[in-house]
Amino acid sequence: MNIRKRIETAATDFTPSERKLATVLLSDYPYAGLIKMHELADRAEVSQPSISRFVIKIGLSGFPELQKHLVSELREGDRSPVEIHATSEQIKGGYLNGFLRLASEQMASAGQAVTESQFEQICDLLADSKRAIYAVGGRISDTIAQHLSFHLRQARERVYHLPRDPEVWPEYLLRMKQGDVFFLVDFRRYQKNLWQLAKQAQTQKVQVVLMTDHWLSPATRHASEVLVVPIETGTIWDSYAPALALTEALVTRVAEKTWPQTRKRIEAWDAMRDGFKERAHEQTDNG
Amino acid sequence: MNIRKRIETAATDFTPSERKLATVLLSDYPYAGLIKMHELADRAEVSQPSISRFVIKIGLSGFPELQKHLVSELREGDRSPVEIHATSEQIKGGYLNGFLRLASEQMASAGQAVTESQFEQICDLLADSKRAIYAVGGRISDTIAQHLSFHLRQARERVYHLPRDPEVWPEYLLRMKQGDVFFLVDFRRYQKNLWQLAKQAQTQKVQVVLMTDHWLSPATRHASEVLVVPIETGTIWDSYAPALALTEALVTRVAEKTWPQTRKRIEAWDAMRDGFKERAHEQTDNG
DNA sequence: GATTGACTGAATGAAAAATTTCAGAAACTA
DNA sequence: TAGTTTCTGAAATTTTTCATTCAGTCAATC
Repeated sequence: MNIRKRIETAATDFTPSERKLATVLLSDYPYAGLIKMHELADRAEVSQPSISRFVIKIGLSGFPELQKHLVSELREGDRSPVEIHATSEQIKGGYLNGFLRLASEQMASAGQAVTESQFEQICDLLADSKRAIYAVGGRISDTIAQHLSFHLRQARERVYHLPRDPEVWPEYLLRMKQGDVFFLVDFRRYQKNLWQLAKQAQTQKVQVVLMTDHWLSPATRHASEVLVVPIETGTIWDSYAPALALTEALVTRVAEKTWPQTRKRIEAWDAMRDGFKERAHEQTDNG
Repeated sequence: MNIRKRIETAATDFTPSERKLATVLLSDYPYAGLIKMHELADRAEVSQPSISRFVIKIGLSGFPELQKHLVSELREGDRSPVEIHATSEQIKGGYLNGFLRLASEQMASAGQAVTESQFEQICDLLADSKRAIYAVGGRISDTIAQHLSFHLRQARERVYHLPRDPEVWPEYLLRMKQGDVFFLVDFRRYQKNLWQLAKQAQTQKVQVVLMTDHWLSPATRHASEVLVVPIETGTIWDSYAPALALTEALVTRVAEKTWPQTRKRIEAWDAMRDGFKERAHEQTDNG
């Protein structure tokens, strides 16, 4: 039995400091365990005795034995953690790993419904500094749109995120000019007000980019580009992880395309934020 | 300079026993060097003093330092394949598919640092209707926390999402009672104000559940449960997709655990929303 | 065949690492 | 609230690991 499994098995009756240890060990497995005991103690913020007790609890004779095991796992497992994960052992591993495996497979297929050229085209739209970008999403999917706005804003100017409240939407509509981009995220249990928004934008000759699921939001008919992502998991709720990944692919590509400007912009941005921070008594805001 | 190179460089003036040592070390590099000195002495059929002399000859201060170097080489060597992988993968199959594939693999391994029992324990906490839930995240990662709040709110009462503005946080802190749950998401470029929040919550005997990356947010020390997820992609920006997937796993599990109540709650919720919708002229809000 | 110089490892000493003890602190229970 | 149990880390102890000394061996040279 490998160390990870031993920890997993014993985890049910860990004390708080043992849980801290497990967290640290697993967070950088197996390297976190290959340091001196006192260093590990510092890192996990527990005492050395707690480590000793921990290793005995997971069925080893002592700390040196733990390291021995970890090294031999390393040597044998020249395979990557992913492969290990994919092979037999983990397949019938609890709820969490089952869920993640499903989500992961689904995500791998998220690129199926989007062609590379379409992807590139959308990136070009988003990277084009002559166009303003407006973004919004549905009740839950707005988090995806927010993610887009956030990162895009680091790469370029004139990125506007529409607030939740539809009352103020007209204000934004009035500002949209021909050639601007309206990025809309709408997954099932589609919102009528969103497609009305798309419709209006389209009549103003705004480029509407829609991210939706394979049942297709009604806004589809008002979109010039449609990104279809799989969201069904077979569980109670859908998974937006593939949608988020696609969004990240977009913003990362845009940032890479425009790297010189993006870099400068981020630096300037950070400098200003640091300025605010000082004035506001160390109220930082990252993450 | 790595160890192998050091050995090669110094090789010209090795004594016979040093050559033996070099042979053994390089024949099973770097693992051969990760055993106790006396074992290595046996394996190479030299004495321990010869090892000491050897280590100094290649420019290190002592045997422990040799091992330290070897471990850090291992760890770095393990990291870079991901990036190499990324670039080589991108070449064939295009940018989008390369990105998604990477994100997908990373996601599959997202469960590696979280034990199933820990996962269950956190689900139990979140499902416990006696405890109120407070959630918040960092500048960008708050979208993850929002996702949690949104879904959790469908399954249970008393889910509160802290607003972005720290000005009003004290209001929430005052409301937190012993046994309540504070769910915090904090990824790198950690925010000081978040861990201060965690600290205060902990002193009020609130259960602090922290989701962070493997560098561990400073809030770790104030958390009773820490969920570590991989976020590094080797690109300009990190990917939060694994974090989102883990979050979805949590909320899905909670909904399943409490399905009868959740079902009723969603139905009642929908009914009320429909009511609003009619009054507000078809202004629906799903997604 | 004696002498020198370079190399080696047994033994020893020093340092560091790991474990155990124990008492105080915290969390539970009645 | 008192009593009990569980958990934790400071300090002491033990064990292990590593470095050094130094005498012996061997090969080369005179």
